Amino acid sequence: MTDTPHRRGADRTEVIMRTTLELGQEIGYAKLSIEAVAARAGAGKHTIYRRWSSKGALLLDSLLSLHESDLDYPDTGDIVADLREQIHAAVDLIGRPPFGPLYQALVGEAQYDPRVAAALNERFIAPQTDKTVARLKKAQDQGQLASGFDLDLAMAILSGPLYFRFLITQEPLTHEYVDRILDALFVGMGPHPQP
Amino acid sequence: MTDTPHRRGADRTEVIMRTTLELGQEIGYAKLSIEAVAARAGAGKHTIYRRWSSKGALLLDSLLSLHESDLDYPDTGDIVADLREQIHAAVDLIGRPPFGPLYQALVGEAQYDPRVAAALNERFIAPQTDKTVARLKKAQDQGQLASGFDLDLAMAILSGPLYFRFLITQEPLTHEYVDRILDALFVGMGPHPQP
DNA sequence: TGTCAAGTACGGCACGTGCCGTACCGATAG
DNA sequence: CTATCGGTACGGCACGTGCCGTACTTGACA
Repeated sequence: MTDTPHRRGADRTEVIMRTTLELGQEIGYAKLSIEAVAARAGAGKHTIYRRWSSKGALLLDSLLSLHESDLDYPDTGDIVADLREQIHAAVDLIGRPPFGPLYQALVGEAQYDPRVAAALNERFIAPQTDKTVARLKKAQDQGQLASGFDLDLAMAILSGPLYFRFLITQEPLTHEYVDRILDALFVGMGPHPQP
Repeated sequence: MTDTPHRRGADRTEVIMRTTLELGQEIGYAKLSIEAVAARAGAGKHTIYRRWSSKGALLLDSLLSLHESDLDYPDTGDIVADLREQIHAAVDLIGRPPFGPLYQALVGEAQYDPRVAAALNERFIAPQTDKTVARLKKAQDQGQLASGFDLDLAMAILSGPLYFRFLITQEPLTHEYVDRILDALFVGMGPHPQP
């Protein structure tokens, strides 16, 4: 028969994640219910609960399945140019639909669900931090960055203003904003002509 | 009669807010319900719904009633020293119980409830930003800060790394961390001995 | 290589629970 | 007399968990 209603294995997982993103974009994360996802996906609630422990876990998986980590750093030799390019890409992904609003809600959920916070950190934040620190380390070795500088701190200083705008003032993340941040910061973090 | 069960006016408001903070600290914001607050406060649910439109609005009011804005800036003439002192105080308030965890949850709620986001911004974020910008402006006029510097951007650069640690990596906010941020930043933002 | 029984993942349904937000009540105070 | 209160009851929704019948998969046996 065509269109068999009962399948198994990984295809169900994929359908459910796709439906989660669809519904999430339509009605927003707050109103999104597992019940509704199951209904639209033509899936039993069990099938969802079997794989994901919470709405947050489901959304995190769904979002990660969407972009598959294209936020890698170029390495042209110029640290500021490379940071600029990577952060522009990150901002394009995170700052706009479909990823943006759902990612924002996920970070929100992470503020009162420690399991979501842990999963988000492990599967998205930490890998991004690692990439950034690795790229910064290289720049440091090449003398483009003050040698004693704590690179985890640098990560916080670079990302912080973006998250501040994204989560707190909730204004749009533009390339122009990114550029202003970078311009402001790299006067101070680079090697200075000081006695 | 002593301990009259039915009162009116503003005293109910106060009891409800106090109870909200109590219960919130005990069981966390996620599990906090208006029903439970009403029960413990000895209040009718209607009395709560009459004054607050959501759980977030209730918590925001409760938190603001607690500290009453003691995050003012000193003005010793040294901008870095003043910022350090103010941010230390802010971190002491925001980074620890009782304010800390509840404030964190409130920011989380603001990520999918625009009304909470607006209220939070209007009643806490914006006033703090205004104070910071005012203090920075003074420093700029006295030549302690690069003269062209966008002060709203400076606010984001100062606060961003703190919120990043608070919300994203969720590590504790210490004075030592604040100091490292300030030390790193004020090499770059101050006036430089450059040709 | 073909057959069939056991096992597994599934969709659908119903259940009990908890909290939502609203409506109504009787009591109390101004 | 009227506004406000505490208390209770209500319908509604989504939660998370059982149970059932079904389709697909596996593998032992011939």
